Amino acid sequence: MENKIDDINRKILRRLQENSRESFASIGRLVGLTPPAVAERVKKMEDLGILEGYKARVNHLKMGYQLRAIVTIKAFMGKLKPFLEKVRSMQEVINCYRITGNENIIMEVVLLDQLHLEQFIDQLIQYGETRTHIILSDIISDAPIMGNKGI
Amino acid sequence: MENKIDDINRKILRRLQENSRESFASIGRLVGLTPPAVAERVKKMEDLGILEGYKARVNHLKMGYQLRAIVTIKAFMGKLKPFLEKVRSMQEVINCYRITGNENIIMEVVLLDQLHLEQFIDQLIQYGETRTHIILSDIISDAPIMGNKGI
DNA sequence: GGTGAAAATTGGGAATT
DNA sequence: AATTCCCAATTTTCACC
Repeated sequence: MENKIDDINRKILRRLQENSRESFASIGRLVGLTPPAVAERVKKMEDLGILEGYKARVNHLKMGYQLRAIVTIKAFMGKLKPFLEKVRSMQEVINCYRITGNENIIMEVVLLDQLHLEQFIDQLIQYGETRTHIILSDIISDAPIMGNKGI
Repeated sequence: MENKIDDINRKILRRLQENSRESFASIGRLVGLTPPAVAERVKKMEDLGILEGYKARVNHLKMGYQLRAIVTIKAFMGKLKPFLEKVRSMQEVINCYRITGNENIIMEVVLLDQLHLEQFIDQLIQYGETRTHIILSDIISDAPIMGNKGI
């Protein structure tokens, strides 16, 4: 019941991770399948939860966000739960994880400018001790997750 | 020459960030435009670099990766450049940023198991001092970047 | 795998600025 | 004149059986 991921599905997943708007027909040509056959495989991988969604990447600078930052929080006693509720309403937060270690939370945020960053951090001090790292550049962005072999 | 992002484009960007496979026809119905008009706006936003790409999200667990981690590196003198070259070939690394602060690099990695994590970290010790946080859960994943108003 | 429905694309033309 | 949109026709893709 384990591996529905054969070489063909790996190629399909690779293509969709690189360009999720590629048509099933185009993918089919590459893997030697008809469009309906590709569609069926994709549907099955969606149902199995292997494929979780399809997202457009938007440039933060072009949207007016001049800064990105990584912010960690070491939550005060009893303040983690309230933070987890609050953070869902914060539009600046693009990604947020619970993590192990000295800090409890790490998140990636987009900010209009330095003043916005300051205001954002001020919102957080009630929940815990924060640490901020400005993102200088991207080295790797959303690299595709491959199966055990990098086909 | 600045803002090509009116309310209609904001809605288009929102929809594509939520589901990048949504058809132009479907989006058009929502914003009151014909499919070619939507296609034209999307094409223009691609050309302007506002839309950077379309990616499928894949579940790491279903792909056999039992662990995710955040790893930071405080690079040794002269070891940052070699690391930046090396990291591009590391399939475990999904995201990697240059950052300000005590650490130079932060990255998100997927790992098959604990042994794999150990081997991965061992590869890094030659480049700098590492710190590892296991990801326990997702609070927010790839939230859409909105324009200045959250339309 | 094959067939009808839906969507994408292309070209041309009209309206707004 | 430039931009943006619509319309219509062709091609491609999708979805059901």
